[in-house]
Amino acid sequence: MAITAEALPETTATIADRIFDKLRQAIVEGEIPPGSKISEPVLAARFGISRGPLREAMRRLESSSLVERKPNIGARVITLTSAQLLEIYVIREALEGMAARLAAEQMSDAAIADLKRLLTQHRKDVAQEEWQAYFQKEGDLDFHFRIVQGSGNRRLATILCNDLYHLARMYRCQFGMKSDRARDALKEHELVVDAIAERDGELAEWLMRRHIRASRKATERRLAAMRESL
Amino acid sequence: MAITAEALPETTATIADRIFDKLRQAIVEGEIPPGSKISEPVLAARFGISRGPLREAMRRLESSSLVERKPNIGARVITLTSAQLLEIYVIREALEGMAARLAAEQMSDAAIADLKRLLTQHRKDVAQEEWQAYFQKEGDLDFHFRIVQGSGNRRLATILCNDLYHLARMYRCQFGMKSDRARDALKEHELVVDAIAERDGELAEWLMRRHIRASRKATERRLAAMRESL
DNA sequence: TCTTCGCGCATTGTCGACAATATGCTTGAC
DNA sequence: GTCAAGCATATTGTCGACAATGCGCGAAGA
Repeated sequence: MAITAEALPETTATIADRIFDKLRQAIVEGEIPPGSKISEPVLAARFGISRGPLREAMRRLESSSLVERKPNIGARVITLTSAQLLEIYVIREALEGMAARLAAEQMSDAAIADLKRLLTQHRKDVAQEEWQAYFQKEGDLDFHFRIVQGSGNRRLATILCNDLYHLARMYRCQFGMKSDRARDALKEHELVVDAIAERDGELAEWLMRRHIRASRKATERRLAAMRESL
Repeated sequence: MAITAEALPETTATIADRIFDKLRQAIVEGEIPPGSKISEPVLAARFGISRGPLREAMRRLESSSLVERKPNIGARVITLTSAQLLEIYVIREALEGMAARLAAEQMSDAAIADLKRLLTQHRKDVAQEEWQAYFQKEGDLDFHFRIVQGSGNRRLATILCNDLYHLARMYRCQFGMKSDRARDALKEHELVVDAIAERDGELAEWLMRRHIRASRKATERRLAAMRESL
């Protein structure tokens, strides 16, 4: 499933838009490694296009903060520092907390039932010890994605899905996400959904914020361990 | 004062970047009215540049959601609907609430003292019945700007300052902001700063969220009144 | 008179080439 | 041997021109 706010058609009209999607995917999945310099001529040749559309795509990648550009020097793929990663968690805590509150107030009963079905599937995956696939297949992001969509706030969804989720996914691809938090995370997801089903917005926000805070702290510990073993 | 995350030098290196700033300002201040179609040839001629840099600037404006683009058709300046405006308030409530919490935890004593001085100036302005200049001169946004900077979260600052504040300012320029909420807003600002000075992050977040929620409700009332008188 | 088809025009999308700036390598001097 | 200056090269920034798509006007038919 493509994680974007507006479901974009498979083949967008302009080359620049297609290249933007391809480049974003390549960067997020690590095919173009972080910190590597992006040469316009070689990329244009590699995709068989001219530099014009490529530059337009680069400007959009710059706005998404996936590449850093310095005038007259060039563009490099960003390297997520530990501090920046934690910054993203803080922002997600604020935004997704609000999203959970709104979802509790505005989500349709059908959508909530659908969300419960998703969690049931996740529960089965975890029970069958297949939870390595849980995080790998973006099951976690899928849950958060639905909550954000359920908030009904399109701009909120755009900020999270067009920028922050891609950055989070980039981090996951960078360090092979072998979290042992799947069981805890699933439990926390269930609590959030219960609160949404109860239409308790305040509780839903509180639970979602605690959930993301817990994820952040787990990541913090993992980063500290990595620094330790270095 | 330019409201941007990174203080950009007066004359940026590339034409595309300069045009981006100029166009953003023109759009935000209403010089290019909302909904108007943007013709690449005429704009390029007006600025005396080629279409290449202009298109790159347009791509960035598109990412900032100041213009809407349809492939093979063209770009139009966005028209902020009432619903979209309220969506922005909700996002600001979440993000700036978090920013206030972080500011209470991380802002330096010197910065807090500076912030208090700013409020003293605002208090004098309001007392002298010059508060029409308060909102007009972006005094309100200036306060919020400093809190966000004080959070120490650069990405949070980028989201708010590069996108949301410009949209808020665009709305203010669109409908000539004649709010009678200046006194209440100032009082709420003081409470937030007090909480930050006390290093009470939780209270600072709560007060900031209540402040932005009050602003949103005032805007809601104003929008309803406008619809009524139509 | 209203609708519809088709043509022409304007605008957008794309491309290749030129100019300007930064990088690195070589060469010379100390 | 090391540092600095200058040049060569490659890359970025910008431009003008061509191709493709969408829009509007006019003409023809019902």
